[in-house]
Amino acid sequence: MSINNHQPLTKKGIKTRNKLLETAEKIFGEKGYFETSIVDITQMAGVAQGTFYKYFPSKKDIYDELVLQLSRDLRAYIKRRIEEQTTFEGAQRQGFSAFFEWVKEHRNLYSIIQQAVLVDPELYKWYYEKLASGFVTSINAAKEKGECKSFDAETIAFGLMGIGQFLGMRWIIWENSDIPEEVFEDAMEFAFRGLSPGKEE
Amino acid sequence: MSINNHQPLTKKGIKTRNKLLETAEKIFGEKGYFETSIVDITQMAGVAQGTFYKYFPSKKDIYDELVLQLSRDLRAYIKRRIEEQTTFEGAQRQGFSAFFEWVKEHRNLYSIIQQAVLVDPELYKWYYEKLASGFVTSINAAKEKGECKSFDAETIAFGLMGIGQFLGMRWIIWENSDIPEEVFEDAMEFAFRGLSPGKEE
Amino acid sequence: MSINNHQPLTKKGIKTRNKLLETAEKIFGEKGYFETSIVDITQMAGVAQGTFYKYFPSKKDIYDELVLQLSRDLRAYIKRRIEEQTTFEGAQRQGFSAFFEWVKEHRNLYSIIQQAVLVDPELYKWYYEKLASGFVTSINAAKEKGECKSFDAETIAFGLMGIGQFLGMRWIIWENSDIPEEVFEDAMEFAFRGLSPGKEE
Amino acid sequence: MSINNHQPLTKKGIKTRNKLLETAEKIFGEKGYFETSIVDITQMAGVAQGTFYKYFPSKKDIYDELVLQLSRDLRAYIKRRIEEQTTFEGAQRQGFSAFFEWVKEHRNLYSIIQQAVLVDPELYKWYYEKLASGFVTSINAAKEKGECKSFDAETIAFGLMGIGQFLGMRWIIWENSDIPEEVFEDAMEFAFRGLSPGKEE
DNA sequence: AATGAATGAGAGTTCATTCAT
DNA sequence: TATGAATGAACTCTCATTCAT
Repeated sequence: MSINNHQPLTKKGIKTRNKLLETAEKIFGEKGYFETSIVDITQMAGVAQGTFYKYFPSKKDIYDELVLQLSRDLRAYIKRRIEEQTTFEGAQRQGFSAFFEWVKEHRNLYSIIQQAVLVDPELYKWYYEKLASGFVTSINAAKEKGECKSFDAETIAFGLMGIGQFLGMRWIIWENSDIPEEVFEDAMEFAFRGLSPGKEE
Repeated sequence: MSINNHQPLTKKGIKTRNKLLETAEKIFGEKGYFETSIVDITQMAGVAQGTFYKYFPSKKDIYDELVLQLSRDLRAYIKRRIEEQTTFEGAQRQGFSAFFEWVKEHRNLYSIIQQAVLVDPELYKWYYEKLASGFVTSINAAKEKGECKSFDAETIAFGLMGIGQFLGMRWIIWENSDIPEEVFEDAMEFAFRGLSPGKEE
Repeated sequence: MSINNHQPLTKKGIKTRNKLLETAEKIFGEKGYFETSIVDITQMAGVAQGTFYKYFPSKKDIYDELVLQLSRDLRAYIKRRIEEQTTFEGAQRQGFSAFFEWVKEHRNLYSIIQQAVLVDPELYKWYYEKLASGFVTSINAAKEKGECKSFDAETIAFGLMGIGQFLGMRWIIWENSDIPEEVFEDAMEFAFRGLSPGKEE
Repeated sequence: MSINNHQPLTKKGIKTRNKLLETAEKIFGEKGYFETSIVDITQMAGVAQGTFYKYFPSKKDIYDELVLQLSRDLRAYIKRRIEEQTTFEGAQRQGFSAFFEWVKEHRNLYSIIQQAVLVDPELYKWYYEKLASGFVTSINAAKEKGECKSFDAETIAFGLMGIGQFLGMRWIIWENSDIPEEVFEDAMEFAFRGLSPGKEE
C-alpha cells in the first residue's frame, strides 16, 4: 500500500526536501512569492518539476512551512538571548538587539514574513500574535516587579514590535547596514523614558 | 486631435476612468493585487476589458495611481488635524488619532499600501519616507522648543510610525473595531513618558 | 437620404482623405502592414479613430488603394521614360534606369508592394502580371523588328523583372545607395549578350 | 537535472517537437505567419497550447528555425546536384533545375521564405546573401576558366537568383505546374547568350 | 465632417499541477 | 525516488471596428 504523504523515507529524500526548502527560501526572499514559479525553485534546486510535488502538496504549502520554521527560529533565538537577563530593560535591550541581528542575518526570511500580508493574511496575523505573546509574558512579569508601568500588555507588545519592525526596515533592509549605535540608544531611551524631557527643577 | 495618452477628454470618459479607479481600490483592497485580474475590475465596473487599457497602460499603473492618491490624501488629512495644535504632545495625539480614523474609514486603502511590500518595494519605501518627513519636521521643531529630548529625529519618526502601524493593524484591521480608549491612552503615555515607572521618593 | 459611401464631398474631406493615404503609405512602408494599427495611422494623421472609417471601409481597403495607385504611378513613370527611345536595348536601359530611380525615390512604396506576398497574394500576382504585360508588348515588338531573339515573351518579361527586382533590393534597399554604374552596365551586358564569352577566333 | 531550455530530453519529447515543426511549416505556408496563431498550430498538432512553449520560446522562434532549416536544405540540395557538373553552363542548368524541383516539392517552405520580407527583413537578407555566396564562388571560378565574362560576380549572382525566383513564382507557384521545357530553355539561352540576336553576316 | 469612447473577440504567453514512465 | 512531458485554464494586453454625440 503506497500513500503519497509527502514525507521522505530515505536519506536521499530528506536531502532533496531540504534542498527544496532552502531554495524556496532564497527565491521567495528575492523575487517574492507571486513572482516565483515552481520551475524557478526546481531548476535552482536541480530537480525535476515533478519532484517538487513528491514533498509538498502545493506552492502555498512550502511557503507555510517556511513561515512556521522561521517563526520558531526567531522566537527561540530571541528567547535564548534574553534568558540570562535579570532586569526588564536589560531583557528588552537584548531582545531588540537579537531581533536586529537576526534580521541582518536572514534578510530573505524577513522579507518572506512581510509577504504574508498578501499571501495569507491569517498567517501574518498568527505570526505577530505568536511573537506578541512572548512580549506580553515578560511585560506582565515586569509590571509585577515594578519595572514597568501598569500598561495594557498587548498595547505595549504591539508598540514595541512596531518600533523594532520599522527601525529594522529603515536601516537594515533599506540601508543594508547595521542599526547605528546612536539609533539603538535613542530607541531604547525613547521606549523606556519617552519623548518628553523630564521636569527640570 | 486624438492621442491615446490615457486621459479622458469628455465627461463620459472621466466618469468611466473614475469608475475604474474606485472599483480597483475596492477589489485590490479585498482580494489583493496579485489575485485581482483586469477582468475582475472591468466586470465589476461594468465596462469591456479593452476599456481599461484606454485609461491605464497596465494593471501596475492603476495601482501606482491609487497609492499616490492615498498617500497625498492621508498626509493632507493628518496635516489638517494637526495644524491647530500648539504643543508637540497635543499635535502627536491629534496625529495618531487622525491616522486611526483614516485607517478605519479606508480599510481598503490601508491594505493597498501594505501590499506594496510585494508589488513594488520602492514605492513602499517612498510612501514611508514621505510620511516620515512630516514627522521629522515636527520633531525637530519640538526639540528646539524643548518639548522633545534631543533624539535623532529619523529614529523617532520611524518609531512612532511603527507604533501607529501596529496598533492600527491590531485593533482596527484585525479586530475591526476602533482603537480602545485605554489602548490609545497607554500608547500616548508610552510614547511620551516611556515604560519605566518614574523614580518614587 | 445619407449613405456613407466613403467618398468625401467637400474640400476639407478630400484633404483629410489624402492625409490618411499619405500617412498610411509612410507607416505601412516603415513598420509593415501587420504591425501597423489604425491608431498609428490616425494619430500620425492627426484625426480621430472614427474618422478613418468615414473614408475607408477597412484597413485592407486603404492598403489596396495604395497598391493600385503606386502600380499605376510606376508604370506611367517607366512608360514616359521609354517613349522617346527608338531601339529595344535603349528602351530597356531606360526602363531599368527609371525603375531603379523610382525605387530610390519611393522606398516605402516598394516595401508596400513586397508586403502583398503576405497581405494579399492575389494582389501581388495582379501587380506583377500588370507590370509584365508592358514588357511583353515591347518584347514582342522587338522580336518583330529583329532586335530580340524569338524567346517566349512571358519568360523574358519575368526574367527581366526578376533581375530588376533583385538588383534594386540588393543595392538600393539593403545598401541604401544608388545602383553602381558598373553593376548597371554588367547587368545590361548580361541581359543582352549573356554570360558566355563570345567565340574567339 | 532539468533545465527548461526548450530541448526535448526523451523520445516522446523529440516526437512532439517535430510534430510541432511540421505542423507550423504547413500552416505558415498556407495561411501566412501573421494569420497563423499558436492555437492553430497546437490544435492541428494535437497538443495543448502550453506544450508549444515547452519547445519554442515564441512564435517567432519556430519560424526562425524553419527558415534556417530550409535554407540549409535548399543549399545542400542544389550543391549535391551541381557537384558532378564539369562546365559552368552545365552546373547552372542543373542548379536552376534543382531549384525549380525543390520549390515544386516544398511550396510551403518557399512561401515561408517570402514571408520573411515582413516577418524579419534581416533574416530575409541573410537568406539571400547566403544563397548568393554559393553563386559568387562558382561565377568567379567560371571567370578564371574563361567560361564567364568578367562580370562583377555579386551582380550576376543576384541577377540569376532574380530570374530563378520570378520564373518559379510565375509557373510553379501561380500556375501550380512544372516549369515548361520551353521556358526553361529560353531562360538558359537568355542567361548565357542574352536577348540580342547575334550579328548576322 | 469629425470626434473619441466603447466594444469584445482573440492574441501570445505563463504556470501550478498531473501523470506515465 | 525521480523524471520531464503534458495539460489547460487563466492571465495581460491589442486592435479593427462601431456608435452616440
